[in-house]
Amino acid sequence: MRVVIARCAAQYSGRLTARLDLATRLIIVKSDGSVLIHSDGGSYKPLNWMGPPCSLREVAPSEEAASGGAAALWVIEHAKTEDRLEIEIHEIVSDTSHDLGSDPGLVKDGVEAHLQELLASQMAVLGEGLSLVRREYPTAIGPVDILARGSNGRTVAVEVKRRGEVDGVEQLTRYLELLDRDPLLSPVEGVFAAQEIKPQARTLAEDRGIRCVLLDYDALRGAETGDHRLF
Amino acid sequence: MRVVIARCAAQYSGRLTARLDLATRLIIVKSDGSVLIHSDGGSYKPLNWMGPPCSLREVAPSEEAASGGAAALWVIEHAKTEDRLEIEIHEIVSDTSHDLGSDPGLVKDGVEAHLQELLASQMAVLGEGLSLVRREYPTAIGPVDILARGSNGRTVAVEVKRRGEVDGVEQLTRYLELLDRDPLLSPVEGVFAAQEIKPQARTLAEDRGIRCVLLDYDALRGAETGDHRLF
DNA sequence: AATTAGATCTCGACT
DNA sequence: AGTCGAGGTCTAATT
Repeated sequence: MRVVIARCAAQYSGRLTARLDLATRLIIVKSDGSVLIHSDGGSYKPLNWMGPPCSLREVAPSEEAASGGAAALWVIEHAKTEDRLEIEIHEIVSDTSHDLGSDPGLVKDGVEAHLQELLASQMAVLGEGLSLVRREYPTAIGPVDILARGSNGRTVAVEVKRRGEVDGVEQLTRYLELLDRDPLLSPVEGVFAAQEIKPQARTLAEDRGIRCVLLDYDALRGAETGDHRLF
Repeated sequence: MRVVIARCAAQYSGRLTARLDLATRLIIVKSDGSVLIHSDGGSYKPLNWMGPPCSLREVAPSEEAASGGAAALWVIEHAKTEDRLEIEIHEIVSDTSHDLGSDPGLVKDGVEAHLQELLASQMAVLGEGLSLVRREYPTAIGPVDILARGSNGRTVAVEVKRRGEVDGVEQLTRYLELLDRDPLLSPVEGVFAAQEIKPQARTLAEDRGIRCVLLDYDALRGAETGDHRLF
């Protein structure tokens, strides 16, 4: 990885054309050739970039650019598309390279799939007397996250989301309409379970007779591992 | 902006929990306090990060961490949410700071809106004898980019895209179906105009009797400004 | 402030 | 390899 601090200007053309006027910025050249241009602010998105696979070559700047103060021109071209990034280097403040080796990568926890797993083994959270029929219950329009049966014999379809928004309610509604046509399942109740439920989504769900369940991920995980300590 | 190369491990908790095992990485601390952890690969998204507003404080590592080789612990907390990022610094390879000053930011050009403007004043590009009815012609399912009338009296609906793909053709098709039901407009012809049209999209469009027009942005802009020089 | 739609989206899973 | 859905989405425009 090459890390450069430089006064530079840049031009991108590809899916759009964009321009960066002269300023001091951080330029990162990764070992796969990809390039990131960062300013000292904003969020994690670079001002401009080129993703792999791509190649970087340094060429002499045009006479016009040189008379404007450019010392070098970096041309980065994507290997498969027409994307092209040109960086006019005016002054290099710092230029270092480091061998980082390979990275073990990010290990995630707490995704929707995990919520689903936890819920499947703690069905009581979704309602008293519920028993699991199966997870990812297949239907013609896609799998229902959790299908359960209540003590009253009724079928219960559960949609699990990290953040519950209206489109999740719409999705569950479509499943309910479909499942309710199956005489072996009908009548089917709906449960919308999420760590966070937007007011609009809650209103829509309740208006359609769908019960909302707010999930506490830490509590679910704590119950799972039997680990109730606070930390 | 502080640029650090360090052997580190990290842990994030917030909307999810995630872990980075020990490896050498690039850590960027921006002047607004935000932090990015990059590996030497992938694209512009960091392995882990914290966006502003947030604060970084360096504390002594726990005894356990220290015995594992940690030299320092950076705790980054978001000012408004519960997001929290902890970086265990094991070995600092490089640590430099630079004052980048403010950045003029990215200037975009060639957006769909601009193409639409240019086309609206150069309707001949879309077909002979066309005259503009209006841009962003409203319908129940969304605005049609350009509505025009041909010399033969027929209505023409134009969908403008930078890159023409199948979903753009589908979108135009829906507009055409809707507009064609209006006796004041029917029959309605479709034109799919884009700087680049994918083969799949072209095939689908032509199969539906939709004419495809490949746009030359530079030519459109040149004609607009009356500036025809090559450069 | 809150909501919506677009993104040079990225990223992973699945077909 | 393409397609689909989710994202710690982010970002800007609009209400």
